[in-house]
Amino acid sequence: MVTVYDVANRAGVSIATVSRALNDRSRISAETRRRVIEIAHELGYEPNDVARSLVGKSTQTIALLLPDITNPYFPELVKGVQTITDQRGHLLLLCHNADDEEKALQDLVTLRRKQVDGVILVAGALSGERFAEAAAGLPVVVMDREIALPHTALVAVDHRDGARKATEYLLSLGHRRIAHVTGPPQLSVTAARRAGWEDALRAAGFPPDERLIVPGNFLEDGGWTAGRELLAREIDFSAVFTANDLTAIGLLAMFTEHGIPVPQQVSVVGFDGIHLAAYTSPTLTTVAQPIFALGQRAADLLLDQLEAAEAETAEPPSPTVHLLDTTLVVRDSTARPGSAEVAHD
Amino acid sequence: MVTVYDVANRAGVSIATVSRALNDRSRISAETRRRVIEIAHELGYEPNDVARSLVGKSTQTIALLLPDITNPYFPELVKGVQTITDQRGHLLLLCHNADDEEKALQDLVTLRRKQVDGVILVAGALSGERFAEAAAGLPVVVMDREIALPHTALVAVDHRDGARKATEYLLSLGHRRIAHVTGPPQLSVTAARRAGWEDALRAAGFPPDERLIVPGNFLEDGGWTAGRELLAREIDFSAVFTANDLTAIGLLAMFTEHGIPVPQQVSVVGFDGIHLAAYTSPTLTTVAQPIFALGQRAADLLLDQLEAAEAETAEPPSPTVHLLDTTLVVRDSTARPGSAEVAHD
DNA sequence: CTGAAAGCGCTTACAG
DNA sequence: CTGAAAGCGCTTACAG
Repeated sequence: MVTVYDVANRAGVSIATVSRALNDRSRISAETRRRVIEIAHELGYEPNDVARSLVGKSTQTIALLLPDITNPYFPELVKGVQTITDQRGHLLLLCHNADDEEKALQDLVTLRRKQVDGVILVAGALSGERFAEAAAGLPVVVMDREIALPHTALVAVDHRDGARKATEYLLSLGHRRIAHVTGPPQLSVTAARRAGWEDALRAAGFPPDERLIVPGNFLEDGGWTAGRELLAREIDFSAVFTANDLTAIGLLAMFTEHGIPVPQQVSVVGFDGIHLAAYTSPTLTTVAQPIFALGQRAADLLLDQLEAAEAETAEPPSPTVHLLDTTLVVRDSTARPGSAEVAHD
Repeated sequence: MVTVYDVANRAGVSIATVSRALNDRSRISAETRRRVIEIAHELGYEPNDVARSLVGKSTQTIALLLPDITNPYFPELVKGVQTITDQRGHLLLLCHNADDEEKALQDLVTLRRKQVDGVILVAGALSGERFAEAAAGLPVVVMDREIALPHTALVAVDHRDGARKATEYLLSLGHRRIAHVTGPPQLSVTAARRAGWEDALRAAGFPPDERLIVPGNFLEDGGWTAGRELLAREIDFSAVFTANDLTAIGLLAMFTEHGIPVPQQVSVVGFDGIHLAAYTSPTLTTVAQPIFALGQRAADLLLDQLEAAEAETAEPPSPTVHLLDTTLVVRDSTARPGSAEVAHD
């Protein structure tokens, strides 16, 4: 490995000069810089960033903690984050925690030891107190958590409002018996989306019926099972609002397999707006989150925060809440109840 | 920030002793260790891993370079990799390159400066020579590339063989006019999968018809467009083998929209075996790769290689090729040609 | 078992 | 504009 010493020796200058020539920092003669750079190149010199980090205090690395990259929502989010980190010269560490609080907490201490500059935390199931302790001293941007923690920016979508819009749309179509397949019980977004469904129902004068609520798990198999459960209960329903798109996809598969035509017999609305929702059969009506933009925003906020800290502005930027808008995307999985025509044959 | 000096002062020992107590390295008295550990805990001491890396030569970090996390194949792969890195105490950096060779090359130099211990490279479109130069001195495991580079392990699936199996299955069902939607032209797997399709056709005595080949892009929209193109050509075909599952999903959506029943009028087979393939309508017959296991294997190989290097065994482990098996998963998107019965209504 | 010293590869005041 | 020195926070021979 060739170091600044090698370059300095060969160039007949001090290592300080080499450092200056390479980093464009302080004043240095054009000629010296040129020679140093040339020699560095000749020697195949490559700076050692860990040494640089040790003195410079920054690793130019941030981490993204999320529950499960396998849900198509997250890759899109990761991509949003990554476009920004690439653009602003940072590297991205990825950590999975499968909604396991212990694992997330443990990752946080590992990351701090690694001296990451900051963390984006998709805080599905984390409890506030323990998290606040584990993240102490680490710049953090939280995603999808209802309540922002002290000194922590939050970026999210208004899940409750989105769920309300979905349900209102079904109501506007004439549906009265609207079932809901929930997400995993421990997640805050599960509660928010369910609350939005209830809001719309109540506002329309139809108090939510407990029997229309079926548990899901944000995965296809949960949607499948929920559909079976719904049929087994032998209750009346003409529409289903599922807590996310993957659940809707499982539900659609189950309905197809049981010969229940969507949307003729039952309408289905999802949540998230993953790319795949445009390619199901029928295509899926859903509450679309600006997933990519959420990722970008979170990364930008974190990096802004780091720059502000470095610039030592008077005060650290006050924690802010960034709520992006959802959009109801209407496709072919929804129709007026009891519509007789069959679409695809 | 509290350092070893603070702990040493408070404990009345040298920093060397603190280091020993905390790292369980050489001999140290049980009592001293206990006290040091206790004090470190009291003080809230957390080791600085970048300092440790600077002397220790290892960052306990590896990187995964891939084209596009948004294709569901990759999250599954990432998860496989991550289970191993978690288990073996490494952190994972993620880098996207959108099959852009320049970006990948640039990431490689950034990563080397960062002193990552090694790299897993999904080498879709990278050319051998430039890559070999950029990766010089960096332990690498390559995925999905046909030819292994010197001193580089390769883990992959036999794409050509998998494609052959898919096509042979369609032939065994009685199909004769089997179309193929390809992947992006620059990828080696695109060529391999197409070659497997041709192999099977030739072996069965049906020389591949150029008009049955339609370009795709590994995404849903490419499958959709390819389907339209296929219909526009007004040629005879009773089955389609698509280069990957996402393409098949797009094709399925297109067929559904145009009232073409699958598998009654045309059978469809995908490639990859992503989770979603079990939830399409109809469910998708596909050549399943052991995606999770591929990720695990790649990570294990890389980490084994690093350990071997550290243990300074006589020779570096010779580059090896690890081919995992594909499985043809038969679902509802395939049937004998011209089968009259309609499945779901 | 323990400490003093050197060193990992850099950057950054401090002088000149 | 340039160099000598200190220091970032640790680990690891080398002595004792």
